[in-house]
Amino acid sequence: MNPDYVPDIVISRLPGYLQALNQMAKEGMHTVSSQALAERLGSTAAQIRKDLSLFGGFGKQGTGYSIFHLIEQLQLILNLDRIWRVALVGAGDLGRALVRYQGFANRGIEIALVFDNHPNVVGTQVGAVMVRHVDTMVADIRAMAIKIAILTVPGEAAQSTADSLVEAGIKAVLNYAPVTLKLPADVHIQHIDPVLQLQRMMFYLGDD
Amino acid sequence: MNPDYVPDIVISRLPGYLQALNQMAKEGMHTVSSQALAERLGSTAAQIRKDLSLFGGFGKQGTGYSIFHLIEQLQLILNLDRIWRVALVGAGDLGRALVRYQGFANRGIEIALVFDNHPNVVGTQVGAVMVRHVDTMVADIRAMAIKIAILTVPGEAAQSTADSLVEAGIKAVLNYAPVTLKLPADVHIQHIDPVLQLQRMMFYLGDD
DNA sequence: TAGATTGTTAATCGATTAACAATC
DNA sequence: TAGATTGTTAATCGATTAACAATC
Repeated sequence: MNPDYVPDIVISRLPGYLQALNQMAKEGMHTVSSQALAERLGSTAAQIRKDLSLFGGFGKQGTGYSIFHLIEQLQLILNLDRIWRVALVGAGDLGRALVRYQGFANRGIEIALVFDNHPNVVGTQVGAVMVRHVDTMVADIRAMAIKIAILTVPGEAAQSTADSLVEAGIKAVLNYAPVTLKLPADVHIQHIDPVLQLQRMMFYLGDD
Repeated sequence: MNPDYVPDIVISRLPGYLQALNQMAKEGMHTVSSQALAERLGSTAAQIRKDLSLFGGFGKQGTGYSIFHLIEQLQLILNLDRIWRVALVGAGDLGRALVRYQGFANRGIEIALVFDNHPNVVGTQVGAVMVRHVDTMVADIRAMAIKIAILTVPGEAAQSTADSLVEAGIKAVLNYAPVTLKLPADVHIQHIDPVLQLQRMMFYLGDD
């Protein structure tokens, strides 16, 4: 189904396309042109057509794209035709907020395991999940064959925790700790740091 | 101090440079070469030198960069030589976790105002801040001349809340809601959506 | 059929990388 | 001085945009 190679920058845009299409479906729309989708996304028609054409011809000249069909195709491309179980490490304020976040289950993500090392937290319930001790983390993740982890531990603990996650077979890490992780090349990393994103905007807020 | 034009992609890298340099300073280092900094960041020496050279010659041939001096310069470039007050809207789990997040105060960000519309939440204390009702949001933000907002409201409320924020004089929005905001061109937007970042990685986790 | 819109090719634009003279 | 490393120019690479024949 997928071509040999697709630039990562294209992949990075597909989830946004999918989100917009789902919204449009909810609004009762049935077809959409590249132009209309581009307007919704703040993108361009040419870019959307080019991105999608890498995976095949999903549209119809004169009409545009069937929203339902395109959603289906994008879900297949991104491997979203299943529920992905995720392990979360670090049940502090942020970690617990993420476990309770409604937007995951909606979109095929299940936080199946939660870990912490603090005795006051281990054994407590967060949402529907019981917090386990990190001592059993590698074994627990291996046992469930989980491939994706969310890392919400303090910066000092992030690298060593990430190393353990790799040992446990994790292949994708969503890192909320304010450090650059060094992991093997076959492990995917996405970094979320609100401070870095705020600082980027502060540049433009200028000297007034 | 700043050149006429700097590509946004360069600006987007500077906060990461700063973070790595701060870490190095903490480790007791005094100078660093573009090569060593690149290794820490998973970047390249050429890119770092090129990025920095847009703002001036901060290094010394044969020696590299003074970490202290470069930190100082980057802080000036990014306008981090002050405390930025931020308004946060939406005191749900995620919003409250962000208000309590230690990493903000550390790095010159003060969450000065918190808003919600739920009677159970308005009037309660989160960290050091009292939650106010959104009815007074525009006036309160105007009164304090706050320019940056963090948006942690449900998706359905995001666009209309963002419109109010613009009305209040906000010029930069960090959006945690799972929707693409449409705002005037002079308002900067950064979008944080863990689901989109996870989906991007799921593409690579492939069909096994 | 006429109008609209795709998929794709070619042209443009911008970013990254390589290379090296300058210089600490 | 010799070695190291910058700042910058030129070369390469890749991504975006424009244009249009194909076709619904």
